[in-house]
Amino acid sequence: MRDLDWTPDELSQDILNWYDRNARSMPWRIGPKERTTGTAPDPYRVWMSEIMLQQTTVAAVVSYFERFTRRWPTVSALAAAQDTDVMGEWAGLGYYARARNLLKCARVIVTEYDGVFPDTYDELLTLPGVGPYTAAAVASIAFDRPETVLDGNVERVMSRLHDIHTPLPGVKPELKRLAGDLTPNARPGDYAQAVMDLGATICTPKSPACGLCPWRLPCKARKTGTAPELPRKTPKKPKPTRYGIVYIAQSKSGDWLLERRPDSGLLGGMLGWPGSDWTDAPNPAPPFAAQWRELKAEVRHTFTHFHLILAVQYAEFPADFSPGSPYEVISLRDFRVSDLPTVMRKAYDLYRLP
DNA sequence: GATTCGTGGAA
DNA sequence: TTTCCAAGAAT
Repeated sequence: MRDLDWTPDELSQDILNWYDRNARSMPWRIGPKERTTGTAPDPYRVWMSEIMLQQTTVAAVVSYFERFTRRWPTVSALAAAQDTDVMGEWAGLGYYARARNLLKCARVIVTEYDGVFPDTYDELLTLPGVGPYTAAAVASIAFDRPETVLDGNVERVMSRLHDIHTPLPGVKPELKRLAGDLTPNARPGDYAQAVMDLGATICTPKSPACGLCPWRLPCKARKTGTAPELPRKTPKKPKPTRYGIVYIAQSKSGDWLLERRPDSGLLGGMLGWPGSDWTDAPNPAPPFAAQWRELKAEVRHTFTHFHLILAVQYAEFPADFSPGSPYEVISLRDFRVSDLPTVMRKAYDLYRLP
């Protein structure tokens, strides 16, 4: 690197040595022994983990990854799954378009690729739910190709290593170029994971542990003392508050009345309670006429771009009441609260545990 | 390029 | 309590 007094080879070697001593164990990773013997991890598991890890912490992903791979051990098994089963298993992890694309992608792999994942960046990039980051991650980690991953960790590490003050997201192409200059031809997958591990454990957003960093000597932001304030980002808009009403109805025999949300948009494809729109002044929309009663407590929930306050109303519905789509009557035996997205589970908890 | 799309943990 | 933000992709 012209600005660093270290060669790319020296830098990548330093962090690979650090990784060999400090790699965290994760269910989708292979052990240190098979790593050095050239054994590659299962592309299906690498792909699954990378989809789940999009904007999601390792701690949140682990149990979901275990459940998914136990229930659907191969891409063929996943491709044959029911849509509603996959959505229910994803419930609580968020960003539900990922689950819809996960299933879509598995079916493309089976029908278009004979059940075998493609091994190039360009082919991976065409798959549903696979963008520039995930294509590079799968190509490097599962197929040993020298592609460059650029996620939030790499952005932070590169902006500090080179002391870049230009704000994101505009500076992304330059960070990608700088990251690419460091990507080695040998063990590119381990290198990618090493930089991300470094960002997650040492080069953290707040109070980075520079004293423990394998790049503490070359790092320019550490010299200047600007590391904790990098990377700079363009300011984000404040979140408005919206309001809504949900209707919880149960028959005498215990059947619940739920609603399957449309495939696109917020919580797309997920099961939930019937309800109003979520606006400044919501329009009441009870699923049937009854003496609806209201809980004293409200649901408070924050999505990516707005706060939500939900009033919870409840009533009994007749056993012979059988509404059509999008409503679904689910028996007490078949109902799993874990199939609901978190905001809907909060409403259930308020109703069920007063 | 700007928006939309979840959730939970940490400071 | 509020803000930040985490191994981003689709539109």
